[in-house]
Amino acid sequence: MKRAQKRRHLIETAARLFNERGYHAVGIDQIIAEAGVAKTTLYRHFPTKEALTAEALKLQDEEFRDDMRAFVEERASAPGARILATFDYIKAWFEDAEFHGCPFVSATHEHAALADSVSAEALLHKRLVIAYFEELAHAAGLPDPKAAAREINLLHEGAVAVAHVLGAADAAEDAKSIARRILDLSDAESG
Amino acid sequence: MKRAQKRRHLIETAARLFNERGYHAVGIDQIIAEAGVAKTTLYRHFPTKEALTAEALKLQDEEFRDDMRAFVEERASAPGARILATFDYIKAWFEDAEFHGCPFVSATHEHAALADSVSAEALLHKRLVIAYFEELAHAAGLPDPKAAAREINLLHEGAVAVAHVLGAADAAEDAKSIARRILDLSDAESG
DNA sequence: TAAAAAAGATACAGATCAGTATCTTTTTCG
DNA sequence: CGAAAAAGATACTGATCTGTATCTTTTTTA
Repeated sequence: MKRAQKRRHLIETAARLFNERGYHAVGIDQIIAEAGVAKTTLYRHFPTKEALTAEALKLQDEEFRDDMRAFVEERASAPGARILATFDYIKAWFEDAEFHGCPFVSATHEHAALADSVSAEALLHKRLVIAYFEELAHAAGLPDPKAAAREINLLHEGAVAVAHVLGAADAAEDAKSIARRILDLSDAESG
Repeated sequence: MKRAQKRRHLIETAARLFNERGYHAVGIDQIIAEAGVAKTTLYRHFPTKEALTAEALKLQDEEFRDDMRAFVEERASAPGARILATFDYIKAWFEDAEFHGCPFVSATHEHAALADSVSAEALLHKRLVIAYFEELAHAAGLPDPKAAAREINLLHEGAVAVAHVLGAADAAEDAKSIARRILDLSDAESG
């Protein structure tokens, strides 16, 4: 395994453990044991646990947004339908066995310090997701794309929290149903 | 300070610290130092940290629901207006300096084990809150009170997450605006 | 006031925490 | 092949973790 691969493997292992058990509940020793790597190696790649945590969030940010975009573009071509398809994306996420709520909300909870790199990464992720929604809302010709993006995001966040705490994957459908009613998506698909 | 008071003081102190810094990030030593209590005393009241954590959630569940109910009944008398008033309640919560997101969502994140008492307390809280919304929806004569309660809850959860991660207290107003549009609250106040 | 309960103080156990130091082995790549 | 980089193994530091044990002091209450 090359250096870049080892680094990525460490980030992916850390991300998975953090999501499964929480950030403070997972120790460096558990991460290296699970990744099959020496402690020296981890600390040659990342100066601190916080840095590794921030990298784990950064990777998940990129993957989440890329995956959602690909999913949406594959499923729908009409701009309005694409907005609704974002709810199908999170529904599939909820039904995955690896779903443990939003890693970015979780990270913000556990890293309350105002200026740390972890909360900063979470904040950036949310802004980028909202920017994507705004892009979709603009393409759909909605009168106020910024407001629509905020509303779509609020519905996503609500669905994620409900799915996580109550274990109700159909929260995605509730959110989609609300989105259909509040946004004028007359050209959108029904599904 | 009598025994019952000391017990309550410990629960309140623990709850505050957990909300400020997270459950695993706060140690027993910090709790007793902040509460001004000996370790022996804490462990005479609670067998484990998990038991104390569950008690902290239980107290916050009761306080949250009692406070919301009192706030709503004071602010509005018309059933539809009372539904909208719940969003004013969380808005006031968001603007409080002590707001650090939803303690129950946070607890679920940090206590991923399926059968622990902490996640159970969080789940119970959410069900009780939804039951209250259903009560309001029923009183407002909404056609499907169960569905309406789920939707109100989803909007609440979304607003909380947005307010927490983005620091945007106006998320409550966005959620209220959506609620007004999707629920037929023709007799409700405008504010 | 006297017995009983509660609380305080304090030291401790055994595990785990993040992070470092030292040294050997493996891998990469010119 | 041979030099350089990376990774492994391992022991360590000093702090912190939850929880217990022991003993003294305070408070409650009958």
